[in-house]
Amino acid sequence: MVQFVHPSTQDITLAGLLGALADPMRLRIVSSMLQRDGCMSCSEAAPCPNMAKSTLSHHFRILREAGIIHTGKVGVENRNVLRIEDINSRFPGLLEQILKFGG
Amino acid sequence: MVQFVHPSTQDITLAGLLGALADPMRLRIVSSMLQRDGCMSCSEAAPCPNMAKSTLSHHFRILREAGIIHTGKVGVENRNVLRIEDINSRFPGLLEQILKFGG
DNA sequence: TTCAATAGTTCATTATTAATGAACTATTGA
DNA sequence: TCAATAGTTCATTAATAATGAACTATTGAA
Repeated sequence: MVQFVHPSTQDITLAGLLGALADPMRLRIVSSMLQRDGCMSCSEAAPCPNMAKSTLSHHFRILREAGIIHTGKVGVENRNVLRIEDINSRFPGLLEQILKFGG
Repeated sequence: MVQFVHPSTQDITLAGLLGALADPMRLRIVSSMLQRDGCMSCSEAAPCPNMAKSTLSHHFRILREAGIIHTGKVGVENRNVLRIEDINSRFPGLLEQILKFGG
């Protein structure tokens, strides 16, 4: 059984958040999620064509462990949800401000 | 003769900026610079006690190559200046917003 | 109920990036 | 000219990233 690790809201750090977003592909993933309903399965990760699924999985893990997304298994696929409220409770407005410029 | 590499303003990337700031020590350095007059020599890097000077030099290089600081030699020491206007012309308000939460 | 398809993780390997002691370069002042 | 100061560069070791291959879990059909 796969168990996903998610930091609690107060364990989301600024350096961790910035580090997770310090990659063009991850910026695009998060930006796409925000433009959608805040959700995305790995296979829907349209910003990342031609990317090995192990690499994609790795990127989602980085985002997950930084506290940016929450991953839950729904049927055969993973449901990744942007933790927008948690992030905003730690760093109000920061994520939107960053994504205004990239993704 | 030591030559420092600085990206031009339009070559400052969002991912590069975030990556350079994705480290507690570098966040503190940049934050200290902003709270001062925007300048700092390596030896004045008070946020970083007990850090090997080669490591400190490395951190300043990361900041320099991301376009966050400009380094120039003045006498025996290096003068590091925050490129606040360049950064704000690329990403208005972003740096201040980030530093509001850390450093 | 078993078998193939789908979705994604984990592992192993290779490549890149980070941290630091040691050696080096450049400037200043005695 | 020599020592002190400031910082870089080099070499080594440690940590992190990218990806193919193998594995696990769920679904749907034969």
